[in-house]
Amino acid sequence: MEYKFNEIEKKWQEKWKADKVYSVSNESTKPKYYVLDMFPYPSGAGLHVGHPLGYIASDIYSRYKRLKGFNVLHPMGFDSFGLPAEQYALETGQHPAETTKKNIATFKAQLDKIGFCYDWEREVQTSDPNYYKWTQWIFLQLYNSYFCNTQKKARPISELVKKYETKGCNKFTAEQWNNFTKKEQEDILMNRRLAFSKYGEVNWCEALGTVLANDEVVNGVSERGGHPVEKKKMRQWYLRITAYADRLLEGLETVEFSDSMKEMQRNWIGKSQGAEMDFEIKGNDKKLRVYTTRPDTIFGVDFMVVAPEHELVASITSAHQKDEIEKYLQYVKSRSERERLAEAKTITGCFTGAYAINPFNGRQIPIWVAEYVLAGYGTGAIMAVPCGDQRDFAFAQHFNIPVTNIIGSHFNGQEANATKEAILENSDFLNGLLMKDAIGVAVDKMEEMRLGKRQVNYRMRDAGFSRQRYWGEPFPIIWTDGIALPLDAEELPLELPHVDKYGPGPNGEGPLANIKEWVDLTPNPSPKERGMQKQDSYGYINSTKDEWIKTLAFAKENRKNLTEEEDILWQELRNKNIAGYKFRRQHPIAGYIPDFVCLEKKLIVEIDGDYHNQEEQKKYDAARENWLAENGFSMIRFTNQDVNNALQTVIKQIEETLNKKVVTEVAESNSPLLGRGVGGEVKRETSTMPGYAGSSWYFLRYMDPKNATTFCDRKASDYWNQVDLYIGGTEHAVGHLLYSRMWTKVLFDLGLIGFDEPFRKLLNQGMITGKSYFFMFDHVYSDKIVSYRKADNPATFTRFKYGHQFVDANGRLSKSEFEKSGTELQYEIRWDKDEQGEFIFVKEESEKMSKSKFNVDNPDELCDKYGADTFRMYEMFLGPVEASKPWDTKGIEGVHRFLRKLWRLFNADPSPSEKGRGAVVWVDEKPTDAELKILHRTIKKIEEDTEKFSFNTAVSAFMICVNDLFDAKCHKKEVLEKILILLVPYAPHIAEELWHQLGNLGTILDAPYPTFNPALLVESSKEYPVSINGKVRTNLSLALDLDQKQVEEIVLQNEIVQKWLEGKAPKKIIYVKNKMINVVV
RNA sequence: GCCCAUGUGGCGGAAUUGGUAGACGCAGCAGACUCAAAAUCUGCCGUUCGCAAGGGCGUGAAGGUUCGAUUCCUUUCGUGGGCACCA
Repeated sequence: MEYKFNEIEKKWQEKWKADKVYSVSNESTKPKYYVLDMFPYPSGAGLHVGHPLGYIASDIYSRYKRLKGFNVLHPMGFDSFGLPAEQYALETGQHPAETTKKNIATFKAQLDKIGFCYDWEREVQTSDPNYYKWTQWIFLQLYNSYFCNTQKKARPISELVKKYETKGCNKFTAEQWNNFTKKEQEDILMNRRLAFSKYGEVNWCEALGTVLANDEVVNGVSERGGHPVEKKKMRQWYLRITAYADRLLEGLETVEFSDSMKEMQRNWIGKSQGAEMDFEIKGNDKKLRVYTTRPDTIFGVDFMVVAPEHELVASITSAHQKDEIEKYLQYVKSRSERERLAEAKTITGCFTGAYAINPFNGRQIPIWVAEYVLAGYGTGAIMAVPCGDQRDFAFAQHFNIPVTNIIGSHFNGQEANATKEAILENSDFLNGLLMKDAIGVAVDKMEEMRLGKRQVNYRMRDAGFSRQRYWGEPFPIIWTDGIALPLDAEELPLELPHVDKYGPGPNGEGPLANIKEWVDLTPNPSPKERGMQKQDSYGYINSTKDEWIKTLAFAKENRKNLTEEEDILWQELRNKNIAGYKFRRQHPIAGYIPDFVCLEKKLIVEIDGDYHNQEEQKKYDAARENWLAENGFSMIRFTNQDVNNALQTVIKQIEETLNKKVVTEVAESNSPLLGRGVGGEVKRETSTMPGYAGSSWYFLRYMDPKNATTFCDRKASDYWNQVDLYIGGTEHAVGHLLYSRMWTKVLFDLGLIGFDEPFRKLLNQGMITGKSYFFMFDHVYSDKIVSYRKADNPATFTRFKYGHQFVDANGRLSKSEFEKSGTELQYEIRWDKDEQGEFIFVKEESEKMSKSKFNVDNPDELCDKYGADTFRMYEMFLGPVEASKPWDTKGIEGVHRFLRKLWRLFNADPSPSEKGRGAVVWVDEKPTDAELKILHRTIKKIEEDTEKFSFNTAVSAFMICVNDLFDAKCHKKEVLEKILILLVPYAPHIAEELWHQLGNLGTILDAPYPTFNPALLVESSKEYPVSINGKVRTNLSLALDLDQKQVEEIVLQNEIVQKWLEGKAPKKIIYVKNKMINVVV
């Protein structure tokens, strides 16, 4: 029989699906194991070969753990909110929900083709309201919590309020607190909330009228259109991740992340011990506060630098320097933070004309403004010590500021020396001290003189949490009189309203700001305007909160199931279309849900279907009408026919009734929201949450994905606990990983989950880079393309789209291939010529795979051509999972040949006469010791390699094993069967197929993993390499139980050793048992 | 610029804790089978000197530690990733 991988893989994938073999239960007697992949953003380009690398690795490990008897959770989902879908919507007008849905379907089909063991029942999508309901809910937990500095953990903000009300704090008394206005109280609380709002800077592009992502800003101008971009202050939401800085550092000790990963996170958090110190400013009352980690260098300060945004800049600038400073500030406004820090070569700055005074020696120190100092870090001002800091030194040189040397010969006048080991000079009371010892002495003195104090600082800043975008989670927040009010949990999800236009809103707000009827919740007229008192009840006819919520849920459901006629009429009534009155559809009034209601005029409009003619219904309708009338509501009824045949008449009738009706008592608020407002304008928050919101907690939802009453049942999170193995790329090292660690800690603090680190072990998969190809012009302003030569100006290159399909491994592009590519060029190509025809060389470069770089390869084609099993093993065979590597399909043949060879251990090749039916060659015989040795060597190697994620060497071990079995002509079931089980994680389809060919009935996916028997591999002797002076000259086979002396004797008798000794006596003979022998002459 | 990773044949890579550098595979070369092709099998395959036996050199570069260094240390160069609104 032939190895027909397409049929086999399809057959087993269908069977496994039908049997629900990947379904995972939260109840099991087996030990649990949780393997998680970083879920993908479903891009329009589909899955490329880079994605599956980590997924295959996690799949192998999951299947391996399952064979080893674990209950394995290995889910998959989609991080489906994000900027690309929105940009695509802007370009094409397709709604992000539509494109996202389509992309996810493509991704899933592609993933399934590779044969992953996901339990799709547990799939999550961050853009699904059933999911983001809980993202919003967790946001509310963050909003309603503060970080208690004594307990070092999150506590409900209500506890803080209680404390303020009863005891006050060091800034105000309880009495003062109680007399604050609501707004004043809320502003104080906002400074403590874990999710809070304040003004922050964004990239503002006036021409596009929108806020841009850093990604969209290139060289200070917008990527689209090249318009100028500048900083603008806007109200933004933030997460107080800085409160968790210390715990995020401590937590690193408890998790298995690579050292480099921990290092990156530590650097990101950037904890530093230093001092804050105040300097008097000459001729000014204000003081300049600087932060420094090196107070020992206080006498080496030659100038001060303040950030351009520093609040003192305006007030200290001298009249003489005013114009200069203003020009400079204008320049800085156009610079991105990255540019400001990165371009160390171009030194910019401006003297303010002001001087600070060094309190220890009275020296006057010029104060400069320079972009390399950032407002957000420390105090936004530094004391510059040119002899000890390279950037300060370069600055001093550039502006001819004289440099004071406080470290004697350690400073050479050419470059700064940041040492702490020098003895201080020119430093007054610090003279003669070792710098690292002087740090403490200097701070003590500052504290003693009340000039400054010790201060711990973090480089990390609070995380910006709002985006002026559409395609993200709406904030469950409404604003009234500058106060943010959270929605009730019962009101979630706050669904993202449908929009038709994705452009920015006014004043840089997000697209949601354009939907007036969604944003504006101002009562019409407002309760305040009507002079109404706040009510304790919900709804506008007295009903309990429970009733209200229940009815609201019903109403919401109803809205999705409008009849055709209801929908026709709604299109006419919505958006204050009729006489300027606002209608609501399926809006609850106490227990009743009328079709349409105008609250302002207490008018209900009903469209009746035929069933309203039934007796029972008539009775009910009458009772309802009565009750509503008692509460001031009048009603007009129409039939479906009215709407279908005489819509205009219907509308006219409604309009007349509205205009005629006088309402004595106006209906109360339409939503429980308004009862909580203080009146006036009430608006929804219009920004949405960033991409990392949904991905900060998704690992919890997989544990209990369908739960409608809580984000994840505590029982489920207690059972699955931490993610045991998390696989993903290093590009998420600081962003996603820090955010999800913080969210986990908050949820833990609030007692909602039982662990405070989400990921026990992290494995970083490398990136698969694609090869991009470039044409080269013969010189910079040329339009003639020539063969690539090394060491030419990169400005002379242009990208050859989809080059990887047409260029050979040496970068050679033949004229015929070029014509095949169908590329149209406005350039002339000067072809070279040899015996094989006309050609040029193009430049080859490996880059991150991306649709825009035309270097993407797609896994489907490879699965079709070679099968999923081959594809899986090939991706693993490319190299270590952690390493980045260039993609090249050339080697896939080798892996495919290996699987076919494995197949031929069971089935002979068909001869032509057999028409595809080769003989079965496996036999049920007892294996020899030699054969068992091959098997057990393989068991040991595969198990070890799989455990340590060395999948590439495991694949090679399989190859060696199959080669050895062929050489040994071993076709024995007992051996082959065990090999198949070892192979299940790597190539599940072929393993299952051959398993059944051997006559087994159940699935191989749960077969018992073979146990390694070390007794079979015991050797009594070893072939030792013998080196003379470290160079191997010969090999000697020696028994393992020899001692040093016996070995020396044998070695010295050896002919070759004697030849190299040339009659001299050896100095020393090194014998490392089981390793090697070295003779030193 | 700063932080992290990384550099081994024509190519992907292997090498236990400092102990035979180049496993396994691709490509290439030579051969077997075949009318032929495919498939399969056998041999060669870092570089250099040599008919051979055998030797020199060789893990980005330069230095160091060691009986012995791809592995540890110092310096340096190249490449990839991240740098707070791509996800």
